[in-house]
Amino acid sequence: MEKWVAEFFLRRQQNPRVYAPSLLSALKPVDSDDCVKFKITAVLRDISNSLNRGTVDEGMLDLLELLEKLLLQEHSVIMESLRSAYCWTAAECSLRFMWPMTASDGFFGDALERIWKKRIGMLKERESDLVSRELLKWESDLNKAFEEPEIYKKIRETNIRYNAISRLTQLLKEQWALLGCSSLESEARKRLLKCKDPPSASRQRGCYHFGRAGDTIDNTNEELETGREARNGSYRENANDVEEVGWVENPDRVDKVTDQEHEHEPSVSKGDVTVARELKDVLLEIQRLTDLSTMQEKEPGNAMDQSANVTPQHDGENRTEAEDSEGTSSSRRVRPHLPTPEPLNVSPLKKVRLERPRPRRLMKFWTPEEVEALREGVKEYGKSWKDIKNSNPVVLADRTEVDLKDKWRNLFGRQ
DNA sequence: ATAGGGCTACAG
DNA sequence: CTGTAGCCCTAT
Repeated sequence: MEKWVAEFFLRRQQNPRVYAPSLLSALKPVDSDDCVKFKITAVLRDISNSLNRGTVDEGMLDLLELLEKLLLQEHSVIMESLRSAYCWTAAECSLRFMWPMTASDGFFGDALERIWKKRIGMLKERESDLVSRELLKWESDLNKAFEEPEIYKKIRETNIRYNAISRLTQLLKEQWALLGCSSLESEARKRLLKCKDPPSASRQRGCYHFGRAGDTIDNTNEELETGREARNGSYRENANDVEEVGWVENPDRVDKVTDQEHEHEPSVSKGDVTVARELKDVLLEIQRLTDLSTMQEKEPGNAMDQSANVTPQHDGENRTEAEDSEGTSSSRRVRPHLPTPEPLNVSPLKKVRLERPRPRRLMKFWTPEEVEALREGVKEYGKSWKDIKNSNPVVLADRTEVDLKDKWRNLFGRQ
């Protein structure tokens, strides 16, 4: 149970203060297969924390490698997003040591040795899936940079950090989505579904992906209330959906569920209803407490109300609806009331027109090397200019994606 | 993100 | 002057 609660917290986006490694070691004795998903959750939370702090360092590489191992234990495929994130994180870690103008100062050489020779060398040894073509390309580019000041300078000016961060963000998004909702939530849902046949619309809402625990709890709540005037039917089908989504830990409970399924009997046991209700209450309590604590952390007063009260000078007719809706549905979920935007007295279109156009970039003719890189890129990726640039960011450092497109057009006519 | 029209600096 | 490579803007 404590693991469930821990997992529930780890998946909440609003609770970034958890330190996953210590949590993992505290729960070490429990080391069944079920534990893998929990560990993945913890690692994802750590990656997320690190990203929130803006740190993309070698610790991040450790986490990504750990994530790969866990995914392998779980027999999942290693997705492109993980490889790409690893690759750009490794590049960013090397870039951190390129702050001197030249490669000669030792930091960069050390970084190459530590990250690419040792760390990635070990990945190669165990034939890890993290070793991608993209990664090998970076390895050769960085090694070249160590020898040639020109390439060093170009890489130094590339915005690798942005790429790394966006890839890590994408990775997190995918992985959270894969995990689905937490055990606590799916267990609660399963029990509720056993009580009632939910309205058909709930099929789409069967699984709530990453994070928004608030919504999940609210909806769980609604189903308890609305589903009370019962309806019989395809409960089995829905129960199966949930089975796939959640990961189940307690063997006793699993048995109970499957037993009942075999009986094809949507009967409601009284015990289950009370357990479901208790579970709901506990979830709501946790929700309330965490919301309170996060609110207090942010601002002592209620920021929403204040901003709603600050009305623009030319007030006049509008804005009575805010109070109306407040009065009629006091029992519903409280939503923030944002003030209606103040009309601009200057059209934004005009403003753009008046702004000084930024100066044209200096014209620079394409070098044969760049053209060759473009040709290779098109051969490999087709007309995905973005991928082409990413595949050879060093040679194509001075060219935007649009430039690539334009050059290709110049090479083969405008049609 | 990409395609396509249009502009501008430059070579001849 | 004209043609074109490179660059910019905007619609999709």
